[in-house]
Amino acid sequence: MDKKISYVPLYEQVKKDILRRIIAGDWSPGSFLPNEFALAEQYGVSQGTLRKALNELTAEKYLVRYQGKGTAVAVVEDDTALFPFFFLSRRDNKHIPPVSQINGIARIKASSDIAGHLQINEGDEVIEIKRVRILDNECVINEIVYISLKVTGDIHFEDQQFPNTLYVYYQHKCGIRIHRAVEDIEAVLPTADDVKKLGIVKTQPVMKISRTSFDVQERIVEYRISKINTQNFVYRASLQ
Amino acid sequence: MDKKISYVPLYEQVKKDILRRIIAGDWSPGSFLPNEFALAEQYGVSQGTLRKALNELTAEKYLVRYQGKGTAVAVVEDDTALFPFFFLSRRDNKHIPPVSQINGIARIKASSDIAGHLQINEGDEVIEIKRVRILDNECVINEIVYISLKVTGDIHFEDQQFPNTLYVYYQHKCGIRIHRAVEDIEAVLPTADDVKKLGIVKTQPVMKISRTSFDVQERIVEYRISKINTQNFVYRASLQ
DNA sequence: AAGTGGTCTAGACCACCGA
DNA sequence: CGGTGGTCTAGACCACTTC
Repeated sequence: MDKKISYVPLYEQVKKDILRRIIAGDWSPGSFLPNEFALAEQYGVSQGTLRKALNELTAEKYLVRYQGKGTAVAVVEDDTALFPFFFLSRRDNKHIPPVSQINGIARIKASSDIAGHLQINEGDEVIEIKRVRILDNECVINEIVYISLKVTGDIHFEDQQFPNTLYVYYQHKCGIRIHRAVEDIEAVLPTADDVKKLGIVKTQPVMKISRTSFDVQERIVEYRISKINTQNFVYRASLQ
Repeated sequence: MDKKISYVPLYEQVKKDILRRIIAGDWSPGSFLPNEFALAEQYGVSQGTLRKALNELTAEKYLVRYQGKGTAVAVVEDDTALFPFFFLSRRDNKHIPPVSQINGIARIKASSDIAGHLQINEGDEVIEIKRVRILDNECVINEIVYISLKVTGDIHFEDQQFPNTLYVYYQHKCGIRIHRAVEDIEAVLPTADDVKKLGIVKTQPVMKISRTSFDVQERIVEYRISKINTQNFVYRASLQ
């Protein structure tokens, strides 16, 4: 029954199976895998072949390896850790982590627009979070986040312990790790709400970023729209 | 004379030397390196060690490997090839390559602002190119590019044979390969020139992207400012 | 068929971590 | 100190390209 028509290297097969076990939760985020020799024996391959599989999973951010300690399933630290080449920067280049201020959390039924972005059915329940993000004592981002309860399972936020970084929350409370995202960036005029929250005049352009976030299973976890006042900050991308 | 205090793996040393030779032009873009065994013998290491060096340089876009053929120095195909996760996209997701229309090429002395961005002295000569880029029969980008003659050497563009993609031109005519870039993105009101070139009303916000491009030697080759009409297109970034 | 890069092995030794 | 990942080797064989 050899399938010689399309050859798949051993390390690819091993990699795929280890990824399957990570996604299935056989090893939870932060926990350590068996060592290289033990895993190699499990799969019946040499240490070198297993090593190649682990190194590729490490490059893809699924694993973290520590010399002398072992190999662990990667843990998300904050929203920006995933996207190290992309962040808000002050014109003077100082980088300040944002602070959130919640303006409202509600459980609503998805409009057709939101349902389309989250790829769920119209009327399905979602969490809607409205917040502003403050950098250097200035309201810079007016944001609205829609979370797909279909993916996260039931969520009940307590106001006093609301997480500053949602991605960390998903991981710890829902076992969901955001793995990739797509952003659409454009320049628009602010809405009345943007004008109020960001403290700008209504003719001041703002940057609108629509971000769709996917977990390791390629499910859409959240959709967020951020309006950014770029008078004192720029969105900086390092490309290579 | 062993320097045991800071251990440097063999493959790192080999990699660094091969990179030095690529940058020095020992092998020009598109030409093939000696095969793995020949190079391994040159450096006095095993094929596996040399292989690791070549694979890392391939991951960093310096080399391209073809099974059965050999290993070649990477060639830039177009401006966007470097940045596969970042491009203008129509709202209907169709992706159309842009066409350029030149509005002026001049050799000028750098203002203090331009000199600062190119990290040259005020008054140094630069090429200034004004152009608009057309997607799907619509003027979408109004752009001005400053090229550092100090880095590229002398350049004389012939209007009828102006290159559509500047990055390819740098490589073929100046032997300079753009390796990374930094973009600062913000939302602004259009200038009078933007209004005219993009055919928009003066209250329509535009995206302003300021991009600084570096070659493999970390020299700043060009600085460009692009104003984008995002009414029908969005700037899309895929993050992972 | 010859030559290239791609995979895989078995084994040795090194650098790092923590008890 | 033992255990982990990191490096390095020598050699075998496979898959792809070109002639």
